[in-house]
Amino acid sequence: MQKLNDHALQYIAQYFQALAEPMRLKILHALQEGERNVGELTEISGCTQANVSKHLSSLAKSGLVKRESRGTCVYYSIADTSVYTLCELVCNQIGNRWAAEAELRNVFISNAKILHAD
Amino acid sequence: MQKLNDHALQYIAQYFQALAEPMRLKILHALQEGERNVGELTEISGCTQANVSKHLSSLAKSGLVKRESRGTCVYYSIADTSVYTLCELVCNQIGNRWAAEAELRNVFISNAKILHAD
DNA sequence: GCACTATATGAGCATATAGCTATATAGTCA
DNA sequence: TGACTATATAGCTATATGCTCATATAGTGC
Repeated sequence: MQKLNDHALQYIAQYFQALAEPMRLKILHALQEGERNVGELTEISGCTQANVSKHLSSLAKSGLVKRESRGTCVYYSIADTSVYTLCELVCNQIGNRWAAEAELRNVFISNAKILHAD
Repeated sequence: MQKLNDHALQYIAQYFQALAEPMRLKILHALQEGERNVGELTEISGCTQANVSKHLSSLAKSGLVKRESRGTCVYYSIADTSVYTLCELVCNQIGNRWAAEAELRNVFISNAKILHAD
């Protein structure tokens, strides 16, 4: 592993920033099933068309999605499938953390019972 | 793959948000070689101690680092090694994108030469 | 050209947060 | 206890950005 300099770190941070919005994740999630146009994504996401369009621009700028206009519609599709690997890793990590917390919770609960039994 | 609901997406986004700052990435990068105390991280990162402390708090809150006070020092270490896998994936992705752009650049440059030769 | 639909963009507002300085808290040692 | 060091936090400013509304742009069919 090479030492990462400040410039490189900026690019990496920018990439993560693109994934740091629930609405953008929702869009990417929807695109996992295949390409969608802006109207479809607007309906799926449940927010305004303007907003979806902006998020799509930023995702495209980050190289995560591809843009293809066909007729009067614009279809977006995933350009970088590693996004899903990233999400999977994060989901696992969050799941593990919650499992650990659940165990801890059980310790408290069983202790509460013991105290109550006294 | 299950359908991710809005609540789940929020958690995932929050996780990525923790990685979306160059300074936090720098800290995590430094911790890859082993635990460090706040003073050491302050020196390595080159920013103020207050700032490092805040970033460490947020990383701990996100479950990415562990905190252990020993005497008057507080040592931080990585709690979630999958962070490095994430960064590796992102680095590859950025590298690929740049490689593609470099190819495209070559197309322009070689065309410019041809035009100049005419 | 004109009406219509689909998408993108600009202005403005509200919020989040990174950074700084100053200060508070906590531990150690005399 | 008091001085000293290490870390955390509070208050503040500046900036970034997500959201909405209104509008601009672009393509299609009459």
